Amino acid sequence: MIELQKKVRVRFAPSPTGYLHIGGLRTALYNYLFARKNAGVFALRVEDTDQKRFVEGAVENLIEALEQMGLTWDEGVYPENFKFKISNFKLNKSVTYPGIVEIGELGPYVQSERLELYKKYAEQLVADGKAYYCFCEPVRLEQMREKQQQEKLPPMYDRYCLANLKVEEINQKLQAQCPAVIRLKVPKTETIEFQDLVRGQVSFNTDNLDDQVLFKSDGFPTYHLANVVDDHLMEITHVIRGEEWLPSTPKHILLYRAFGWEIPTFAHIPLLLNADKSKLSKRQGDVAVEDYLKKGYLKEAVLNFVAMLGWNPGEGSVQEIFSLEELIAQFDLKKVHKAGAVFDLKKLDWLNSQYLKKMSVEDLYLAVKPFLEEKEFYQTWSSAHKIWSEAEKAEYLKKVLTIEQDRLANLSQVGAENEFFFKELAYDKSLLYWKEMSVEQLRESLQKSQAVLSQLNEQQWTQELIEQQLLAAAGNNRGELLWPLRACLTGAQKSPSPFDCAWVLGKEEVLKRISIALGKI
RNA sequence: GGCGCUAUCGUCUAGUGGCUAGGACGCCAGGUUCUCAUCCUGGUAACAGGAGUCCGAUUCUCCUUAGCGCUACCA
Repeated sequence: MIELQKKVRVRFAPSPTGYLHIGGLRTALYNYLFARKNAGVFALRVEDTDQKRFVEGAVENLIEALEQMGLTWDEGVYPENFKFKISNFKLNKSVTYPGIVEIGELGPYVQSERLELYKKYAEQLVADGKAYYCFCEPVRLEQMREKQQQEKLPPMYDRYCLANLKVEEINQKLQAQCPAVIRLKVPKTETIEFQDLVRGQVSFNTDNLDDQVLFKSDGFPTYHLANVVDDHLMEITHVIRGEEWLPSTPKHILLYRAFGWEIPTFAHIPLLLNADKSKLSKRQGDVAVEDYLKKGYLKEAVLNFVAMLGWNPGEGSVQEIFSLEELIAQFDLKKVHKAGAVFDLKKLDWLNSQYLKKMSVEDLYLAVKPFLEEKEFYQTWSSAHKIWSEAEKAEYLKKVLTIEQDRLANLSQVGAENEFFFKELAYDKSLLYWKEMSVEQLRESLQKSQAVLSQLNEQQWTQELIEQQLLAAAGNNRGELLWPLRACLTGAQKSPSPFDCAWVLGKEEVLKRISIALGKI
């Protein structure tokens, strides 16, 4: 008999702690790739069970970042005005988060909206003898742990409430509304084994497992309970998450067993690391996806980069550039690495520049504009050119981009090294001299450029003709002609070629800058 | 401390019981060039250590070491 393959369902379930972490992005991406590759469902769930860590706007932020990165999901939470298409499910407004809607049959997809559910399941566990109430106060727990540490014992709950409380006492305390938590009764000396899709067989002994709190005294579940309950109810088949969850997986398996539920397949993906190999953190650079977008990295490059951190198609592949479609086609969880990967910006820069080079000038212009508009030199230029129409300005900027495209590592660099396109730079006349040339030679050189360039009319003002005419005039002494010209056009030690600069600046401006130079010497 | 995971150039990685251990980024050198960048060519650089299995281990096993993660009424 052929066993029917269950439809693949995965989820990305971040906690709204402020922004989308770059490591979270990779987890989301691997889930997305796995779902798309297997024609499965990718759901987005919000794990907001920690009231203390609530951050205003975090959920909205998270979703927006994911959407900006171009990852789409089929179920769960969405921004109210989401742009991509999803299947036709019922749509509910989130009660907790304004501007957020929930779509799907298995919701709500916000954990704080499922509190009754967790309570029910936790109480069921108590009724079945798989979990128990605990009324211990934090102070006692702390003292207990301290003592255990001093005695070099692993800090674990001593089961005081399980051992000493009678049913009547428990009920009495509950009646009196004493703060209570529900703890999982972890069986002793048992070995929990499971097959991890990236790590192979992993095993833990339950003796090292604490009686995990499942339900907190504030009425919220802990991650462990909420995660297991939701993954089951939402019919998740594959749990793809960060390696930091590996040690708590046996607790989750114990929970599935206690409920009598089918255990999903686990895949714990390697951590993203700082240069010093510690878990990627804010302290050592930007970790928010939005930071990279703000710096002018393209989403395609970030996705490509992050995908290759811990995964590679293997089999001798030398491909470095992958579109999202190619990633989907080639992705395989079995090819995911076990060891953590250092997040190295140098390679991101290179990747980004590769993507930048492939863009059309039109697309580049569109992408660059928001960055440019924040630059002071651009604003000044823009207001100094009020008579220019928007189209004329766009035309000029596209010329600048034509020249800069191959020199860019990210979008925010546009114009940064080439402000002379937007204003005359002050420079010392000594910059104009090519090697050991004399004042006379310099004057001659500039006059020659002046003569050559004034001969060209507006129609002839093309990159090709400018270069051709100038080179013809220069003969074998290119430096003598080109260096002074370039220097006076740019006022800079280094820049694109004088041909390119002249072409962008336009005849009028070029002749103006040449005469300014002549006036200086 | 306990438990767990991991280990190929500086970084991302390919790879195999027998190879000159491959690619990419970076770096260095050369070429193109008026400068810088791009681009092209070349170079530098790695199987953590020790046992065992085997005719033969980077590859399989064990130990050591190192790194990291977890060890909360955080996720």
